[in-house]
Order: sequence, then structure tokens, then C-alpha cells
Amino acid sequence: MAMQAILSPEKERLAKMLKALGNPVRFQIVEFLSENQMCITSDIVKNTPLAQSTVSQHLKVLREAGIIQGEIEGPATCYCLNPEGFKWLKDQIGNWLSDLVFSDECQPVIKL
Amino acid sequence: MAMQAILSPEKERLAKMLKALGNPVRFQIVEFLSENQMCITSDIVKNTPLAQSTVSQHLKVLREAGIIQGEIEGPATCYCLNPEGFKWLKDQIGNWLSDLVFSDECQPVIKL
DNA sequence: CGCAATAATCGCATTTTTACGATAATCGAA
DNA sequence: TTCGATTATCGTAAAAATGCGATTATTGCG
Repeated sequence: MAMQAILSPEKERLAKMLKALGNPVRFQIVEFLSENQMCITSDIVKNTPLAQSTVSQHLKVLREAGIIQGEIEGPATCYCLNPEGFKWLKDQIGNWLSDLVFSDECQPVIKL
Repeated sequence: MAMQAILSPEKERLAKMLKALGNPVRFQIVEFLSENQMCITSDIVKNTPLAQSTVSQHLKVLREAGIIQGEIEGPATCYCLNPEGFKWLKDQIGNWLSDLVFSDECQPVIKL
């Protein structure tokens, strides 16, 4: 019994990544980048029902979460998945899920 | 090139789980439940700076995402992690991360 | 039956997120 | 240098999430 404290920086970062991926639009952008290796903003916008400025904002969230990275390519910006970020995520989420302890007694009769 | 469509139900569910876990308070509740196997709402409230009604709402989000489950125990409600939900999450996120394709050429000089 | 304990829900306020159009800034070509 | 293409940022509006107190409902005890 002792929580109350703030999440550790690592957990905080993990939560931030999960939150970034937890949005359907951003999730789809990540999948699109996986299928297309790399592409510029306008390509992503084309494959979305959203406005350019909105997509740009989602890209910013993904960037700041370490999920994608962007390089200025002439007048455009080239985006791709961030390998380090995903490696970190894979390790962290894997460990976290493995460390969770489940009770084998909680079999709710009435699920709320 | 063909997105525009809505996410598949599975991806949608995955995104929902990630979103639920992407909130620091809820993340912490999950860790607390992992440490304590099972406990009632008031135990969770005690280990939180938040009001009972707020915690109850977070529990609802976690429940509806399939992350925890609750059983009515007398006047209280006993919560624990949802093993099936986590098994599903572990499989899905694992497969998803494994299937992602990274470009080995995108090495941004200027990171945005 | 009352009463205390517990927790979900309601109503509301505040904050954050999402989305858009407009603007500004940058690059490359003409 | 001027123009078109591209994209980030700004300002703002609408929607969703977060949080709280009050209320309601249920259970078990005296």
C-alpha cells in the first residue's frame, strides 16, 4: 500500500506513447508510415479525411512522443517511423506486461 | 495508397485499450491492482489524490476497455485485472509491433 | 426497520483535445 | 526575384476528458 506518488519518468514516457497511439487517426498514420516507409506530409494528408493543419498537429504529437521522426526535404518534410522509439516501446511494454500479476480468484459473476 | 477507411474493429479495440492505459492515473491504478491482486474501490481511492467519483469514472473506462473487471462483493465492489483482456492486448500489441516496417534510410539531420 | 458504509451515477465546471481556416515561413523553379 | 508548392503555427470553435460535490442505490449490521 503506497502509491500517491507520481509516475516514474519511464512510466510517464510509456503512458505518453500509449496515449499518442491511442488515437485512431494517429494509429492509422503510423500504419500508413509502416506501409510506405517514408513520405511527406501531403501524402499523409491525402490519405486522411482531415485538414492539413490537423494532420500536422497529429504528426507533432507523434513526433513528441518519439514515435515518428521528420526530416526537412526541400520545401516538404519527410516523415518515417522512429526505430529507437519503437524499440524502446517494445521493450518497455513487453516488460511491463510480463511483470503484471493476475489474480486467479477474481471471476466476477456480475461483470460491471 | 488506400486508407481513408475507418480502423478495423480489432485495431479500434487496441487503440481504445492504449488510450485507456495512456492516462497516468489509470496506468497507476493498473499497477496498483497488479501489486494487490484485488481490492475494493475505496482502497484504490485511498491511494490516489482524487475524489471517489473521479476514481469510479476511471475504473469505468478501464472496465469498458477490458482492462479490469469488477465483482460486487456485498456493499463494495472488488476489482482485479482482466486476464483475458491483457492476454489479448499482449498478443495484439506484440504482433502489431512485430509487423511494423521501418525504413533504414530515414536518418533526419534536422529532427523536428 | 433505521443507519452506516460503499460505490455508481448525475450535474456541472474546468481543462484538454481535436479540428479547421488563415497566416507565415521556407524552398525550388521559372 | 517572383511564384507555386509545401508545411508549421496561430487563433478559435467545438467536442471530449477530467474532476468534484451531491445524490442515489445497495448491502449488511444493529
